[in-house]
Amino acid sequence: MTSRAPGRRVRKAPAERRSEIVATAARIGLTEGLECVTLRRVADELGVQPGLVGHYFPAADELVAEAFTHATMRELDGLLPPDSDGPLHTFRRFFGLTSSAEFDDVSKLWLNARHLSRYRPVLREHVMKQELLWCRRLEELIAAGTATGVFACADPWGAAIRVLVAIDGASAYVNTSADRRGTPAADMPRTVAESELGLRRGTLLAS
Amino acid sequence: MTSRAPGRRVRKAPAERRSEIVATAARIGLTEGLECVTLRRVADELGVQPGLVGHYFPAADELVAEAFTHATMRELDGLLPPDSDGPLHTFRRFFGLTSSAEFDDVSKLWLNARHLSRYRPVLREHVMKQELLWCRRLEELIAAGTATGVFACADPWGAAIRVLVAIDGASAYVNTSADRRGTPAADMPRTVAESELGLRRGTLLAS
DNA sequence: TGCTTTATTGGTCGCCCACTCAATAGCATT
DNA sequence: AATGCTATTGAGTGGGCGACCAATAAAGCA
Repeated sequence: MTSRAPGRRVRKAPAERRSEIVATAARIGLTEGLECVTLRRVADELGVQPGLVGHYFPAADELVAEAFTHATMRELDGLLPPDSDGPLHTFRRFFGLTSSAEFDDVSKLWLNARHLSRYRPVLREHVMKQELLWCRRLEELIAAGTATGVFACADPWGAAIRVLVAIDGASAYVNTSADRRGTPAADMPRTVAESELGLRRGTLLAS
Repeated sequence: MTSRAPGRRVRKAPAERRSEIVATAARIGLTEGLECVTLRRVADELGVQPGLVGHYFPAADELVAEAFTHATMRELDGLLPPDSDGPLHTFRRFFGLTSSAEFDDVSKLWLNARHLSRYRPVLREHVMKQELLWCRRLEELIAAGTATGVFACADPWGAAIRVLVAIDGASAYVNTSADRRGTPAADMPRTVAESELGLRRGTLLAS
């Protein structure tokens, strides 16, 4: 990919280089898994020496953690854009996206990160932050819809949690039984949401 | 732990040694994680040379996969014993166990295995088999309860899937937010089950 | 009792990893 | 055009891993 003549140096501003490294690490983590985010692998991708990546991230754990955060923040913004046209439409779009095959990499990333958190404290902190962030964004959406009377929900926070639990549960099978996309498990997140928001069955199906 | 004088050999029947290895690997996988199931680690635990474990498992992947299967089969038998005193009682016991801290290691193991399945085809096959097995056992229980009129469920298979999805979703947080055991997420598996089986709220609470 | 079988040892090899650090060269400043 | 700062190189260390294999000794059999 990004290759240069050996020995050739490209000197960049630290901030730029750093974000370049994080972005690359995030892409690797999302598509190939967080265990592939190594100093060497990222350096290869960028066409630099491993030592350089090590210079910006003296502890590799930090790089993995930032890669995860970078990737999930991007995804969240794509899934629940802050400026949206109405809670109902946003929700439909949300479930359309999360139930499609394009979301598989994101499911894999969360599964990956949640397991890896067992061994990597730094990553664990980042994962917990993102869990909270995703939940809050969902809660806000539910609260907004409830305020305008589109949804009927007495406990937006609890509803957000339960919807996310359903999504996490359904996506737990992404590495083993991803082909069963038509199974009862695939519909569960949406039906849970419809029930939590006081909507008729099928209301949140993509339009 | 299990230590012998260096050089001392204990010769066992192949079948015995093999199952000894699998049992040890399963224990390590359950308590420390499947990535700790290495030829060296298992050999140390048994007080033998790594080469011996390699002799019984020429491919390490096979050992990891068998360790997982061994551990989950044990757990399933403890959770849903074949000879039980009534579907209702069995279900109460099931949720009592799965929502306790003792179940955390099992949650971690499933999370671990599902993620690792991304890279290890042999493990993936074993995980898929166990997913099917757990679901079938749950389905049988639901079907039995429906037959005797204790439960009201039109689709035992779908109900089993949805209950397991709820459990998997709730236990996804085991490595990051395990302390939130009182959260809405913790109750979800049970309430989903009560709803699926046509039971009143709280019916499945441990007695 | 001696012989054969084979379970087990004990080492080697190559691979990939994070981490360290002195030397080097790109860039901005003067 | 010379200088100073520092981003970057390049090589090395040590550790863990799976895989491989000839030599060895324990156990069953003649």
